[in-house]
Amino acid sequence: MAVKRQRGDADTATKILDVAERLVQIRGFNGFSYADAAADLKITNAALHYHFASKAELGAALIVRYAARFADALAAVDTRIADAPAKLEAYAGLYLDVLRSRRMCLCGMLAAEYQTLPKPMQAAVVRFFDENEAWLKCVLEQGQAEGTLQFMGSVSDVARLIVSSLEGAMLMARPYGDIKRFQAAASQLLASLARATPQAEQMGN
Amino acid sequence: MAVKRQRGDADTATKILDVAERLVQIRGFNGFSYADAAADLKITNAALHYHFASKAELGAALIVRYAARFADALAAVDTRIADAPAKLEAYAGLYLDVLRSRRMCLCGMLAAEYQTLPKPMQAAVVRFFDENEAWLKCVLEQGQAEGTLQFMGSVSDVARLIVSSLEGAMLMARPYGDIKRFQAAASQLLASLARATPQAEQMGN
DNA sequence: TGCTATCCTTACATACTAGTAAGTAAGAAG
DNA sequence: CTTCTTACTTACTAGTATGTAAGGATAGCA
Repeated sequence: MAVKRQRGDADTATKILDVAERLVQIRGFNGFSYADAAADLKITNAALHYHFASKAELGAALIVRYAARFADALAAVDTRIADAPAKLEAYAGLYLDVLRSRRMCLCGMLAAEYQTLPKPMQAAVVRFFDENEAWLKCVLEQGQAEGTLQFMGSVSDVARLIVSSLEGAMLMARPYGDIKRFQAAASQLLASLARATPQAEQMGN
Repeated sequence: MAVKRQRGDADTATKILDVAERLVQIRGFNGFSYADAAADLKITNAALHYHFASKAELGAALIVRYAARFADALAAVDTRIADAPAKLEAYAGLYLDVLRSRRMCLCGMLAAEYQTLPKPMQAAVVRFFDENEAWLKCVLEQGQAEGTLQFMGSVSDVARLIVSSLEGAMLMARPYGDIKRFQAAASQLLASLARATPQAEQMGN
């Protein structure tokens, strides 16, 4: 209840997670060190170890927090938006927000480095994607029932295609430093699912 | 003309590139060291430096060779296959071959690590993707002219969506150790472009 | 005032990183 | 038969990685 921690106000552990998260999203888990994060926070290397005993532990905490925040955002989308196609747009919007801060999706980055990650981190990364897929499956089923979404493959396959394509679009947008690349890919992808006017959208000869 | 190099037959430099390529595709550029590659080849660390003065130089050589091999494969597709949709399938097949050897696309991996790469490697990665995009644009224009492919956005945007989605599908398939995830994504993506029988493919209500 | 817990520092240990310096065995070239 | 070149090795350096041990500062509380 009472206010604690007058030293570094916002809770050092939280600030460590914030800095480490940014570093991993930009440079990768193998591309950052305790020293980088410590220098950024102007504390010592050893202080990091006080809060997170090992890099593996810090990494796991990073994914847990990221996944929880993402789950909250998805729950907020469900509350705020009823329409299935609009939910998918909001989903892509979450990715866009990450990209706007010049970062890669934390778990997309970790997916690339997957083979070098400690086991608990590997498991947490897969869990993140499973949760995304589960949420998308609900939206796709809803859209199919409402008739606002149309697609050929199974709900599972389409959900996976959405995650894959958005992660891939983020991956590609960053070397080009071009958010429009992501936006173009996302809008094409969503357009191929949301078929409000099946006749009007095809411009082919 | 005459046979050279009786010491290590297949040319040590080539063998170094082979090993380093595999390591980067599996563990990333920041996830492997000279020592890893040297141990694998049973030569010393210093022998690597004899052939490739710096890690940056080795990395750049890796991309150049990978891009050249990819370009050759694309030229072979052009020679072997006339039909635009079949060309796209062959294109996805190249990705599938990489994934089958439990590797990520070299440049897809490097795209994730992009911010930490030396400048010459960054430039080479972007060049690789530009070449892919250029080849895909040709195929898409051909398919559009022939009427074998149909799509909404610009040829450029669709080419980029294909690269993004396939790279993303590779990225996601590896944590799950599941090639079928890639195959499902690729076939959905290509099906949405190849509209031979516009009526028959929609199963929606 | 002294006890205790929290949060941190200094100082260090150990291992690995890329990279270098110097020297050598063996074949090619003159 | 000498000289040069190729392809290494051994031995090393400076710097960085993660991680640890011990102790100090500060705050709240009895």
